[in-house]
Amino acid sequence: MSKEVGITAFRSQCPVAASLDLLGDKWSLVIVRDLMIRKRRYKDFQDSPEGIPTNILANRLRKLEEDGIIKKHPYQEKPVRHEYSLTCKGADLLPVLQQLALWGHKYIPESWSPPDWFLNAKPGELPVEK
Amino acid sequence: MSKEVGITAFRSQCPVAASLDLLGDKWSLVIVRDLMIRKRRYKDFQDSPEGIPTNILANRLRKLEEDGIIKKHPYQEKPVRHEYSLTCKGADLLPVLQQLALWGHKYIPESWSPPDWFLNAKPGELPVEK
DNA sequence: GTTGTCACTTGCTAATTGCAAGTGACATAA
DNA sequence: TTATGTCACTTGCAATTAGCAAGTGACAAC
Repeated sequence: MSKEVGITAFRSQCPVAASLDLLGDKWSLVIVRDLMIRKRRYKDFQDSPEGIPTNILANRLRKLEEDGIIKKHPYQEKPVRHEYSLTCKGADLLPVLQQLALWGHKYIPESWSPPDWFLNAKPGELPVEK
Repeated sequence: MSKEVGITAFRSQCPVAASLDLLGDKWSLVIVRDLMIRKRRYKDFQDSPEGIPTNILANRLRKLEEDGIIKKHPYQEKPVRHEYSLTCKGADLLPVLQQLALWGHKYIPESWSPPDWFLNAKPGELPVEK
């Protein structure tokens, strides 16, 4: 059985639609958010309150890496384990998430207000794998 | 058979995750984009280059209306036909789409550059149903 | 009367999601 | 030494969702 995720065929050349071809699902941007709040390991993502199913998590990490949005690198041998980090491309999603967070906080009554450090952060200040 | 879309159970109180509970799929924000570029009718949405399937379009219009992001109002009787427009809540998604468009244009090579009027627009300037 | 348009709905299949359980490599405890 | 636990997954399978194609009802135009 194959683990391939395949190349994305974009529905159009509209930058909004094309971005959604990469990120338009319920989980990908939640993982990106976790990376922005300094989570790095598989278990950290699993422990987030949204409760991502483990097979979906593995699949999304693979896709995000294929699309160059995140990067994984080993933090130990025996057994080899990886942590994940944002690439520049991934860190540049910060303004998108900031705006989404503002909108959610404004219109979804029970949602938390985004922390100031998050709203004031800039992509360049996020930890990024060079 | 029921046409109900059901109320959304939010996965968490994180404003990012909660926003994605409403908008985290491949089509909803494409419809919102179309409304921002002044499309109003069912056929207009169908004619967009992404080629949304008609049953998905009907379903998303229903959901977006239920969630208070768009509104429909009749433009003729016999037969009654509606056009759709953004609510304030929907128009306030403009910054999200602007940032998504910028990101897409920066990182998806074949994607168009977003028009200046779109990047410079403000939610209050969009046509909104009061 | 025939054809066309518009805004959908219905039926059906294919793909995706998500739950639960299993796996392999190791660390730690009894 | 066996036993239990953790971590990062994979696998199997059922349920949900997506998407294609065709159909429908109300009309307008020819």
